[in-house]
Amino acid sequence: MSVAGGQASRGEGVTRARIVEVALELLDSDGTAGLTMRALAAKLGVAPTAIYWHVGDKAALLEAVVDHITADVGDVQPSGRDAPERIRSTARSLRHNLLERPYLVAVVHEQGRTAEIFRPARVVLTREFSGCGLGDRDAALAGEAVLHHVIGSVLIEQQVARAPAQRVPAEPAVDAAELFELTLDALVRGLSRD
Amino acid sequence: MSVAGGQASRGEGVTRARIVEVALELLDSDGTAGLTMRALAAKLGVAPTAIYWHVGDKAALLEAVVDHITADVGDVQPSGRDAPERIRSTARSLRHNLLERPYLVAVVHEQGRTAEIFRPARVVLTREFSGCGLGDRDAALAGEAVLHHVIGSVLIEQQVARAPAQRVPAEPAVDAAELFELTLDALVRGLSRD
DNA sequence: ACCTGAACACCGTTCAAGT
DNA sequence: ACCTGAACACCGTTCAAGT
Repeated sequence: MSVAGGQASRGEGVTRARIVEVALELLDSDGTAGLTMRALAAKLGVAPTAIYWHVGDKAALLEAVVDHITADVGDVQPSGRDAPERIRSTARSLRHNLLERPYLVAVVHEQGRTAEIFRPARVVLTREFSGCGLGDRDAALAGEAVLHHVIGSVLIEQQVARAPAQRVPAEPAVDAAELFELTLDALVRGLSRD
Repeated sequence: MSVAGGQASRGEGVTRARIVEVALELLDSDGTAGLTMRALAAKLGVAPTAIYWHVGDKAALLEAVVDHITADVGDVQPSGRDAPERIRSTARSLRHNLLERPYLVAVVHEQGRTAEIFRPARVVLTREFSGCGLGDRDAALAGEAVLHHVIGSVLIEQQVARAPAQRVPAEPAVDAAELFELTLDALVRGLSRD
């Protein structure tokens, strides 16, 4: 919108950083299916092939996009005075970060980089479980379990949201947030007493 | 392969049932990306457009495929003498059913029909938690929590498997089955004591 | 009733060619 | 160094036309 109120923001140095930025805008507005090389090029005011020069093919594009986001998501500050509460708060803010970016989970998942992106959170969780008196290996397993709970919850919640037209009235419909808390609590209690 | 050793099995009544059957073969051999209207038609020995006459567009095709599978997956027989063990065995066989069909979770997930397909299992789990002394609502929540654990685990496990070339050596790599059992146990213990 | 062929509007990607 | 245009091999889908 830097030029003539149109979709295209023309020339003026189409850098790699700018491409990634516009790709994120496209993901935000049109979702995962809306991010095509052609649509991206159009929004940049450039021929589709120009993107190939700057970032490479679509796999490389998605890689760059995921790289760009990784920092924001990994950034979790645990709060609370005892370990269980710090674990729960970490899980909550992680969930929050993920739900804030509906496309993130899908893209990262498709890219097969889920494990990698949660490394900082994994370290935090493992440390807290160690503080509960678990051995190194048990603490690592417990941390992974909580992480999986977060990721699984978000994957399922977003999938339910995306359902085009739920064919079945879908039961009394359990509240996602409530279920998340309940499971988280049961999990932390069950894992720390070991 | 009913004719001339080729890919195409020609004519002889291309029925709706046959189309779904071949679609499943295609999913098994080539995965989700391999199931295209054109590839399916080729394997049936027919023009792509013929499929539209029998089952409609691709969304309808996927719907038919999911319908066809639903029964097999929902079919879980809980075993064990106490409720916690029956819950765990249900979760295990569900996980087993899902891992057996790598494409299933992805397709069902894309279709937004995860909740629907697990209805029978949900009923079983809720009943068992009721047997543990939980009230109706708590039992339903607990059942859903276990279900989510199963689905989330499989989603993550398959995603890890699909990773094209893990960019990071990926930690000591926790064993998926072990993590599944550990979490399941902690979850059931945490949920039934409530 | 059942199927084909041609056509349309999309994809991602390569590569020679321009400046 | 940076970008375009034309081209290729794919998609899903529609629709008139054939038998």
